[in-house]
Amino acid sequence: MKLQESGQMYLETILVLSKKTGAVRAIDVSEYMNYSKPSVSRAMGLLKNGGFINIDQKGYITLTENGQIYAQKIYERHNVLTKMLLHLGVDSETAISDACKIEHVISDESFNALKNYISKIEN
Amino acid sequence: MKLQESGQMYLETILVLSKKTGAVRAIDVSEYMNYSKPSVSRAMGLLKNGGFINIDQKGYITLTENGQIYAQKIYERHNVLTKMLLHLGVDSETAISDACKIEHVISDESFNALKNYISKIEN
DNA sequence: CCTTTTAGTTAGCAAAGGCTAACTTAACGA
DNA sequence: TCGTTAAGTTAGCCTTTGCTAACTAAAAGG
Repeated sequence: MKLQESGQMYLETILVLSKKTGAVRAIDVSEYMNYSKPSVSRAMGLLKNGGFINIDQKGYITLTENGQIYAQKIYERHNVLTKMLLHLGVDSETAISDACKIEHVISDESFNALKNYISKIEN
Repeated sequence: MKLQESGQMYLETILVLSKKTGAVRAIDVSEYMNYSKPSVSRAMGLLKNGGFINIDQKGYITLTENGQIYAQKIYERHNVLTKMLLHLGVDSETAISDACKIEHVISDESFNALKNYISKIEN
């Protein structure tokens, strides 16, 4: 199942928040992304339906294995793209915000080429 | 006036087609982009309304000064991004298609950093 | 001159993904 | 215990941007 850009962002956010605080609820996602509760509620429904997340009876959200893989992939892109832009001299805030947009549209092939380039530089 | 990604793509296409054949009609845009005539018709209406293009009584489309500037900007991004990806070893088809997506989301700042990098390499 | 093709427009549908208003439900505190 | 707050959901609106169906109008050709 293929996610749109928005679904990818939600997954990535869930991953980031789990890393940071452990437990994640819809309201946390809502505050982090600055989206309304109903927007998040619907999105969570779709992600759950697609098998990307589980939500327990207390409302705590966890990534399924599949969701984990997907989120990690976007998160890695985010990090590599940010590094790349920083390396080119872009300021931190812009680098992060641009990485956040490019991460959703770049192909695997281009991403791997970039990652390769960055890892060479780092050695 | 700010254009969405789709508006940017239409403008860029008009620029490319003018370079190639001189005269551009809605139907040419339609065939080039593989969009239906009504989609293009509406888009042209919006671009005309926004002051980006003119359409004469014969249906020929030209960029206004403003439209020209905008289209050139996207087109330059397209070229620089494509070069960058090719430089990283990405195959031509993928480089072009990725450039086409990134060109709409990257900031001026990041783009300039990239352009800088590329121009250094070319010397 | 009449028919057919070509170009463009109008009307209206669909999906995605934001939003507000308003409701439910559970928990917390005086 | 009762009222307030916090979290989530339901319903439904709006915009963007693709689409098809069906129309109009102009040009082209036998």
